[in-house]
Amino acid sequence: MVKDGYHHGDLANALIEAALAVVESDGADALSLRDLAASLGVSRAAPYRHFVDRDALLAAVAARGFDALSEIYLAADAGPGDGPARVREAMRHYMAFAWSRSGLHRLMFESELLRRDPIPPVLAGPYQRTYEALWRTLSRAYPDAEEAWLKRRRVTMLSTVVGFLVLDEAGRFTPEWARPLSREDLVEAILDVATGTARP
Amino acid sequence: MVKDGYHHGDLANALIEAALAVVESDGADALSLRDLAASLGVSRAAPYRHFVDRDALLAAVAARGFDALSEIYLAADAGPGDGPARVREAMRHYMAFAWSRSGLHRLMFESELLRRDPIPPVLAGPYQRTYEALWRTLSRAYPDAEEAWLKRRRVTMLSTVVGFLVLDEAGRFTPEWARPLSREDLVEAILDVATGTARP
DNA sequence: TCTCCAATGTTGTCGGCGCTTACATTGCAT
DNA sequence: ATGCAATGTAAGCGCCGACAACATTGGAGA
Repeated sequence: MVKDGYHHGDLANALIEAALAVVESDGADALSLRDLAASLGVSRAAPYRHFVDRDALLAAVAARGFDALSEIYLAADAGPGDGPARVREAMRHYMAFAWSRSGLHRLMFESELLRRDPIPPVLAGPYQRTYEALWRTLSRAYPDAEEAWLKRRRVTMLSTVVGFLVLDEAGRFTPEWARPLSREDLVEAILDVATGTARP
Repeated sequence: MVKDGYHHGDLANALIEAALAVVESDGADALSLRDLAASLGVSRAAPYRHFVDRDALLAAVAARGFDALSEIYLAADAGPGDGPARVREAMRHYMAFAWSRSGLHRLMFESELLRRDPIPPVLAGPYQRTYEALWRTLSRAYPDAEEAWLKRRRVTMLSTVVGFLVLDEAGRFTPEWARPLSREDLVEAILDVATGTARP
């Protein structure tokens, strides 16, 4: 398969990667299939040969996001330290991921994609792998814990971190709002609460 | 001021309220100024006499949301029980608000409106009142606490609750994901963590 | 090697949208 | 009574997602 002037060669992947760049820099709302096609040098109808509609392309982009996140979790799981330290490290890396690719993170966590019934097939696998990786790290960190305790921890941990990221991305944590706490203070406080090591 | 067939009479308010209904039922993305104008029986250019653009109308809608939320916080502050119990009650009512008006909640917390610099003036007042009400409840509940401790608690508390709501609204907490925990178990676990009464 | 088909890309078109400009109507202050 | 500012209308621009009809190509099977 080679670009021959008429057929692009690998338009599907090129579309996903170009869309990924747009989503990361300007957010999913800013994605225009027409602009995308133009930037890749194809006609505006070409994308529809590979994605039934705009949302299908966004779902594929979100899938790449979950791929990246699952690798982050896997890397944290292989890192040094005892179990609880690795959980904390996983959350720290997750926050770094969300900050460095905030448009993508918003697409993954705030879009309607995951609310669909059924969940878009391209998303199901990466999504499941992501949470299996996190679940493994968590359950190994607390091998003696009951399942209910672990599940509770998983929900509260993710809620705390995601909430912090959402509020932060929404511009909520200005310096004057937090003073006298620094940004690092906030991050550590969040990690303390998320991982259950909060000081009262 | 009366509807005379040509002039509407109170188009600005009518637009906000109609938009509020759309946002609550179908989300902010579904709002079309043209549809809105048609449903109110005015021309499609009429809304622009009252709101410079679509975002300005959404900002006004979000402002109504913060008005409603600040009243909820005020009511919780006047409720029975000791301070910490009132904080917990405030968070419980906040969650009920977000669930019953989820489209509005998403607009308030996930839109770009608050990230603007400067924050839209119509939003500034209601937003500030909302967090002043919550801050009062919180600081009265722990009168001996240092400011840094209270600020930390405010950030972690809101993060946990907002994160739970965002993930829930994104369809993340399916029964099989949470099993064996019930929905009420999740809510109580979130309130425990948010208010700092988590059991390990 | 030739042929035909499925995959892929193009052009043309439609309806909907946000927004702007130029014009019409009305109430109110002077 | 009048003139102006506020408010509403009509028409149109450019952009968008999406669809239909047509064009091009590589490769499988004769």
